[in-house]
Amino acid sequence: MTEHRSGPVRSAAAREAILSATARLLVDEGWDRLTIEGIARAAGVGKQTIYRWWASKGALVAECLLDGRFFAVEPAVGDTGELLRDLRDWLTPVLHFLNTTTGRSLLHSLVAAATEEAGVGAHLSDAFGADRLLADRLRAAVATGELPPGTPVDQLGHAVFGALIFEVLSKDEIDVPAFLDLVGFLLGPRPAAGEPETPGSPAEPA
Amino acid sequence: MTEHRSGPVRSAAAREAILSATARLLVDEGWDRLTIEGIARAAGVGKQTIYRWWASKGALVAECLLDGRFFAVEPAVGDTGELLRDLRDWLTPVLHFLNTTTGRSLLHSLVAAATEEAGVGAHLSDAFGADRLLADRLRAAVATGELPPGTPVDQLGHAVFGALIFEVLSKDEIDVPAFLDLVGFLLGPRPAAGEPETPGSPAEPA
Amino acid sequence: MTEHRSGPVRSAAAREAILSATARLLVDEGWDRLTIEGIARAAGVGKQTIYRWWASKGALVAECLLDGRFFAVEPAVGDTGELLRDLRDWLTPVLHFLNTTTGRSLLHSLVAAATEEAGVGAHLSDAFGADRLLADRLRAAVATGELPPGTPVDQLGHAVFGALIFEVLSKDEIDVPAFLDLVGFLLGPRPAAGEPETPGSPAEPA
Amino acid sequence: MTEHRSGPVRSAAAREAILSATARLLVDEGWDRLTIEGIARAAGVGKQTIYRWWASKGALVAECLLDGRFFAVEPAVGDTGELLRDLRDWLTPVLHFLNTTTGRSLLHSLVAAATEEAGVGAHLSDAFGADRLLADRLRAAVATGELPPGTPVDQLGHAVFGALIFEVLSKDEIDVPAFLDLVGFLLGPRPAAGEPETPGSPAEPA
DNA sequence: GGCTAAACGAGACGGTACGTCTGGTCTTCAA
DNA sequence: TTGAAGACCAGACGTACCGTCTCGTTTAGCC
Repeated sequence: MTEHRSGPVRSAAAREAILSATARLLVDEGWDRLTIEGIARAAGVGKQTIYRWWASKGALVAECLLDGRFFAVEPAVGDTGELLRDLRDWLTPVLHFLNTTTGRSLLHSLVAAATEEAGVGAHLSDAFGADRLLADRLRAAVATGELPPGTPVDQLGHAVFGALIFEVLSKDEIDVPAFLDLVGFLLGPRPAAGEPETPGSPAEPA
Repeated sequence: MTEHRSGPVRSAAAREAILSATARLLVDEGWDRLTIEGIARAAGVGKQTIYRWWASKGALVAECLLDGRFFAVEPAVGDTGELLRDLRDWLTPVLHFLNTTTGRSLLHSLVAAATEEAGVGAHLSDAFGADRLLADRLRAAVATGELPPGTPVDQLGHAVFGALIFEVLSKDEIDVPAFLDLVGFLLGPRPAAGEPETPGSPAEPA
Repeated sequence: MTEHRSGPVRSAAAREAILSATARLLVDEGWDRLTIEGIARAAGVGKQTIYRWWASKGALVAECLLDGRFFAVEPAVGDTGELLRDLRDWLTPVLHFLNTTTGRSLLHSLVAAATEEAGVGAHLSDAFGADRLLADRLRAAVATGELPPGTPVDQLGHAVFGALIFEVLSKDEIDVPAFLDLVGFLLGPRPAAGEPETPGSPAEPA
Repeated sequence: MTEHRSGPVRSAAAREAILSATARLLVDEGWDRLTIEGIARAAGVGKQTIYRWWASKGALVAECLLDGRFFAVEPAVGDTGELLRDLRDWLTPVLHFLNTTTGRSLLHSLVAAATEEAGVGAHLSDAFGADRLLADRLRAAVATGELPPGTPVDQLGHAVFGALIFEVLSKDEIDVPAFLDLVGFLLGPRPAAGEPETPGSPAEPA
């Protein structure tokens, strides 16, 4: 049974103006210069209207993220049958975007938001495409045998995205070829570690 | 040629009080509640004394990081000859620490600091031990043939740390066994892709 | 009595609830803490219902004043034939009431309301009783010759009330005997100012 | 021995700017539209600088009052030997000022301030001149015998001022001649009450 | 030992933003 | 059609910090 109440209903126009102002200001100004007052001003809205519906600026950013207001990601990772080639093709433009001022500062802002608001972190990799797109391609690779069965597909996506975040946070610029090499190493084929003759599998002693 | 001038010299007591107050307050209050005024108050110091020597609260945190005021890391990753066992032994207590309230919020705070201050990001993985300790052990593994020659050792360390950061930011709690499995997959032996039919696949797990 | 016709009607209950909440809140909280929202809440009424019928909180207070919702004044000033004695008997309890917290703050509130709303000022002295009761007794005194003919009776009432207001606004407490003495001086008999022999009246030279 | 403290000293420029903005805004906008933010804006000052030194907007107005920032009162009531004539000469321009928009709203504002801040009420009549100037003239009248000995001089000044306040609060406009008549009645000679039959009643007007 | 100058503690200053509260208007729904 | 409920824009409240700028004191070389 739905709760019935008299009175006006939430304004869709205000919601839209607030979220779109939030997304624009986060990109333009960055997380630490993003303020509720600034959003209200830019959206032509009273502050109370924001506080009525969102608990913090982090919650606003999380909702923008879910709405896909930051990235226009490639709809899917291609599938030529060669996993690494497909990943490189998909990752390369992403890495170059993250080497632009806008891209860098957007990622910085989103990570900063994630440190304050659990909801942002929870959806970060998905908004980025890692959860859906990348994991789907990895699953396909498992199906064709390019990756071994039992591969922790979702975790792998997170690891690649985590490495990416760390690269952006810790360096001035992503070294694109080096990053692609890393992905190649992480996901590519690899011999059983130099001691193929050793009877016991070295990775699982007991 | 040193510049000679009269007058008092930088107070070591003030520097120590400031850095130790910074480290304590970051752990206790978190990055966003860490304020210059609060540090000055806690350190019994004038604000100007802070601004004279550090450019921002990020710079303060970066210096604390370099001084190793946050972590007491294991001096080295053990070397039993089995890479994955050594990594697990080293990582397990770290992961459990990051599942405590203190550990979680400390990592959140440091990541937040890194989004604002390049210096923090630059030294984050090193302070954590990933650069020195982990990479050293990986290098040893390359030398003994546990890892193939040409393994991007430093990048691998960053990838593991990046995955860790992402795990903390995006989930309520690190799933320790799953994370150890991921590391096993990332660094462990793996059959050459694209030849799933190869009869004598050396490390086919199932 | 049940309402037995379709369609709502101007609610007398709402009017009563609003005015009684206004009076109670003005006494309890004071003028500056009296808010339309608070009245609506206390009366169980929508804000618009108040704005529909009254222009401001001042108008509400003015109507409460006219309804006599603040004072329960002595019905009349006694008439023993001695004006000053009667005035003292009537004024004394009033002055003591104005020395209580409630009385003080009520007068403060009403004066504050009067500064914002002409209607409050216009009826303040009347609601207090000065216009009707006091002036009636003064008129009687003129009739008996206790006061000279031509005495500005209404103005005198206002002057006494004005002195009272000023006393409350400017001091922590009314000095009751001193105030009664003042009234005695203002209304009592007085010789023609030290020069009884002077033929021309000193007060009106031309 | 004065209290010594290091650090900067209170800014006289800020104090002056704040008080002068307060006085101007109170006159221009009125008490209820006077805001701390508006004062800070007009004075080119941070809000905290106001809150540091004054507890409320009432305290600001009280200090303006003490500084004589509202009235430019006649330095003294004239003394021609005829009390009522002197009072009329002094009061007439004051009454006309209080019949202007500015004068009316200034008095309204000051009375409103007095209802919230004891300090304003305490100095209101003095700033107006009633305490010093009027009382001085009344004292002189007692000395020359124009007023009887024992006349409550200070209280009389307050009564006149109170009547004035009440007149402004309760009417649209002061009736200047009627008010002067009232003052004439309050302070002028008057026959002894209770002896209306006395034949040689010295100052029987009609 | 006096002089000079920097570093220190303290904190006032002009500001920005916070999160809360109220004002007055406008919208929806129930009776 | 009235009235309750309450969302809306607007903006003031008092607080917390920002980064800069005095102050008066303390201390370290140099004459």
